[in-house]
Amino acid sequence: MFDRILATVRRIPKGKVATYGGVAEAAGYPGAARQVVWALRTAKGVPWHRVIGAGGRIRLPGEAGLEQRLRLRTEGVAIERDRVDLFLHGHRFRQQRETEGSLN
DNA sequence: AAGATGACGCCCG
DNA sequence: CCGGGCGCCATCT
Repeated sequence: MFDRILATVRRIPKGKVATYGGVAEAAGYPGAARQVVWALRTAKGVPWHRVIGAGGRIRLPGEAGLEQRLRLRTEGVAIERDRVDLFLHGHRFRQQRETEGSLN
């Protein structure tokens, strides 16, 4: 599970973002958003900054949160008040249900 | 085996 | 928009 989640995170292209729940589902573990968090906290070498909360919210608190915004902005992701426009930057994982998609 | 721990998500007031 | 409460679930004490 751990590897599948990380592999999924690594698939998010630069300039795009995905939600914790979205990654979990795309990895094959719907509802396992918390495991995505666990994986990101644990693993290294993954584009963790491209994973955000539902609705495009930045959930990472403190310094790390600021770094995340910085990194995203650097990749061309617009951020408005701790928010990312998912319809604009949400990554669409392939082979995923329409109702979900990336914006989901 | 039981309880605690999250970068969560969703609903309600 | 902001809290608060509850469900979730692998992993770790």
